[in-house]
Parts: sequence; structure tokens; C-alpha cells
Amino acid sequence: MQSPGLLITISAMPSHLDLNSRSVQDYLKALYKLQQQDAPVSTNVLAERLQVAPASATAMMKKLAEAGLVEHIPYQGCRLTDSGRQQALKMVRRHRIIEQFLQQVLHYGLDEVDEEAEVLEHAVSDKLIERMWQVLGQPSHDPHGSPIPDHQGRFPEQSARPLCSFSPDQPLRIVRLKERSPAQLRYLHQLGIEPGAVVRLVDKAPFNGPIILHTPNGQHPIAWELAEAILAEPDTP
Amino acid sequence: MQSPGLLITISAMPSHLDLNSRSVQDYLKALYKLQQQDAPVSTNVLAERLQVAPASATAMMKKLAEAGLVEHIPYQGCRLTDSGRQQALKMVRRHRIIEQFLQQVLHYGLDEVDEEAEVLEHAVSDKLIERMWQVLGQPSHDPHGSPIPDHQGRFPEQSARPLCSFSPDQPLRIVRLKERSPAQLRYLHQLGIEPGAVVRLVDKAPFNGPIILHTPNGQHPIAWELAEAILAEPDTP
DNA sequence: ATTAAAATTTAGTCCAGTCTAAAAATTAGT
DNA sequence: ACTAATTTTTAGACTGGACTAAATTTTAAT
Ligand SMILES: [Mn+2]
Ligand SMILES: [Mn+2]
Ligand SMILES: [Mn+2]
Ligand SMILES: [Mn+2]
Repeated sequence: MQSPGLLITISAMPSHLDLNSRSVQDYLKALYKLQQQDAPVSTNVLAERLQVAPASATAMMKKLAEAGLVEHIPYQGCRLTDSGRQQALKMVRRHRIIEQFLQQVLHYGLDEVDEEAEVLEHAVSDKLIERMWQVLGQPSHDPHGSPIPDHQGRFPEQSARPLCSFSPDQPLRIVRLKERSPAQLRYLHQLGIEPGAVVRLVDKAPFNGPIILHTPNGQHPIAWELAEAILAEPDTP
Repeated sequence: MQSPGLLITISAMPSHLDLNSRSVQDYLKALYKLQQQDAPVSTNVLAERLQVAPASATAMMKKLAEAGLVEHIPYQGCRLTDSGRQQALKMVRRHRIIEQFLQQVLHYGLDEVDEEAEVLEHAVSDKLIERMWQVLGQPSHDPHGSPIPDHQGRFPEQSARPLCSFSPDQPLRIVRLKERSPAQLRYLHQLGIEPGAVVRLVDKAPFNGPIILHTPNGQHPIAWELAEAILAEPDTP
């Protein structure tokens, strides 16, 4: 028995995602940072990073997938498509240029720039970003030493290695502090450890134990885990 | 006949309005600008200014009234309370400091600053605003010559008057260009009319007709209406 | 191989802020 | 003073982005 004459079509089609919303931009950036090699990023890890409920991340992944920005394999996680990575890199560029500007021009500390940039990156125009970059003299790195991708998403050469991978006595120049909390950055600053500083590895305990580092203002033990996030290069040039 | 035992209380109480949303901030700022003397601002005028439907403005007014930021007399319009004006002035300060910063530090043109500031004003922290103000040398005016209110909402002294209120031949210094569109600002710039420029009123047609103005780059007729928005003062000091 | 635990998705709500269409109040025209 | 035009408010709906609780799938442990 067919009810005649009434056809209701529910079209959940368009939903044409606003690429420029703060949320979308932050999800893409987070995905980019969590995505090591080719392993897909777990929805929960993503949710944790962005401080939202797992269900919220899942919902967003469905939208981003529909927009062709991520590939979502249900129950397995997701990875950025080329187009998604492009967007993400654009945000990374913005973030890092803003950080550099805050430090150089407005005298922000290393531990303060990230919070402000996290908001500003969504509000500034392309024009403003490029003006900042010009005024700064076209920098290739942010104040933490992280490289700034160019418009094609290419990074400058990086030859630096983690502190803990060097052998003692060689003079080293700190090049980059990776993704540390403001409190950790303040601690490192106080120890004389920041990009550009010249230091020397004094000793290295076995079995990934702490290392002893000679810095411009003293000699300090550093946990292996932390030393992995401090990138340096030989101070020859 | 009373249905027994079931009492449903619908409490539409809290709805504790987020003071820091972009919308709220823009509504307050718009109200402030539209509010001349003590006449309440019409909902429709407000809606027009913010490019939203009248119904949207009404809805927002109800919330702002509930939050004590405006006084809303239904069908008559609304005016800011002291608390609302305070918020609005804070936004005016932000907007103008940002404009000055964009012009001075990032070499924006007079016609470009407003659009960018309109977005940034909602994204920058108090700290960043004050840093900009310091780096700029604590300016008292924005690039259009509009005064920057201080933290208590007080404005610097203003003795300037509209161009059309002066009598011919006196040398005048342009002090401020009020609320003009980017296109008008470009036009004025091209005529040599911008804050700081020294000009001379050559002639004034009767009945609020156009005025003739001698500027650093020529002699130009200016509509009365436009001349009202150009503030100047005698060029004696 | 079952079962228990953990991760993930679905279903159903909520809230801010907008919209359109209809109703109500105000203002203007005669 | 009445009607007509205009302004303003109400009613109802929608969207983006979040949430909680429940269902489902995957993974880990026996
Ligand atoms: Mn962000
Ligand atoms: Mn950084
Ligand atoms: Mn604004
Ligand atoms: Mn201005």
C-alpha cells in the first residue's frame, strides 16, 4: 500500500562549511601538528588537544571530510588531504609571523606570544600578515626558532638536532624550543636557554638520564625528555 | 478545575550574556556612535548601521537591557547605560589605537585602517592594546584625527570646528576627518586634505553651497555636506 | 574465542546570533 | 479623528559549534 502523491525529500546536502571560521582553522592546524608520518590522527587525541568533547571532534571531522579537507576513516582516525594541509600550513605561517611580530615589535616574552597569536591568527587579513612579515625583514623563523613556511608551504632547511643527541664538550648554539608550555619556557629562559644562546654539553647520564648543560648563566641538569625538545647545532659558523 | 501536583517553572532567567562577543561589542559601539545628545537610538537605524535585520537588533537589545548595558523603551529606541557606555568607550579606544598602529607601524593608508581595525578590535588582548599604545608613544588621536579616550573614558580637549564654519582667508590646519568612507578618504587624500595639512578657505557660496579650498596641491571645490565632516583649527600655533 | 575495557560514533540538546513573515504599535496624511 | 503607511516587536525557524548520554566498534585480556 503506497501513500499517494506526497514525496518528502530530505536533502542534507549543502552545509557549505565556512573555511574561515576559527574552529575550522584550529582543527586543521591541530591535525597538522598531531600528524606524524602517515599514521592517521585519532579523534580522541584531536579532541584532547583542542579541549573539546570527542563527539565534537567527530562531528567536525565529518564536515571537514565532506569539504575535502581531511580523509576520515571511521573508528580509525583521519589525515589531512593536500588541500587541508595547505590550509593548515597557511595558519602555521600566520601564527609564527604573528609571534615574531609580537616579540620583535611589541616586546612580548617567549612565554607570552603563543596565547595572543592563537587568537590573532584568525583575525588578521592576508594583507596584514604580509605587512608584518615585511616590517620584520622577511624572517624565516619565529621566536621559538620554529620555521615559517612560505606561501607554497615550503620550509627553510633545518639541520638542527635535539640537544640530547650530541656528545659532550662541543659548543652548541640553541636553535629551537619545541612546543613547550609558558611555564617551561620561563624556566628555560631563566636557565639561559633560548634560541641563539651558546651552550656546552657537560655530561650525559646513561639510559636516557638527565644531561648537564653549561649555559651563559651557570651549569644546569636537564631532563632527557626536555632535552629532546631543545634543538641545537654545532657552533662552528 | 486545577490539575494537581505538577508545577513546571520555566525560568528564562540567566542567559548570562557574553560581554566579549564580537556582536555585543559591535552593537555597543554602534549605539555609542549613533547616540547624539539624549535622544534614544531607533532600533531600525541601529540595524541598518550593523547590516542586520531589524528583528535581530531588537533581540539583541532585549539581551543588552537584561544585562544592564542599555535601557530599552519598546517602540521608542534605546540608550546606553553608564555601564554600556563604558564598554563602548573601551571599544572605541581599542579601535583607534589599532588604527594608529596600523598606519604608523605597518604603513596602512587612511582609507585602509578602519576595515582591519573593525575585526582586530575584538581579537586583541588588553595587554596588546596597551603595548601598541606605548610603542606609539601614547598617542591621543587616531590617524583620522579622532580622539582616543583614556581608561576612564575621558577624551582629550577638542577645539576644532567644521571647515564650513570658518570665514575665508584665514590659514587653517586640518585636524580631523569624521567617519568618511574609504573612497571619500582617498578622494580627500588626493586633494591634499588630511590631518595636519594647512589649507585656506578661498570662498564660500551662500545658502550652504560648496566652499572653495586652497590646499597644498591646488584649489578645490568641496560640498558643504563634506566640509561639515572636516574639522580644522586656526593655524596660529 | 569470549569477554571486558577503551575508543569512537550516533542521537538528541542547547545556545548565540541571525533570518523571514506576521502582528502590533506608532506616526503621518487627510 | 481615522485611516494608511511606517516602524518595531513577536513568533518561529535555521546554522555552527559545542555538550551529554547511549550505542557501536575496536582493542586488550583472559
Ligand atoms: Mn587559534
Ligand atoms: Mn612558536
Ligand atoms: Mn568590530
Ligand atoms: Mn578612525
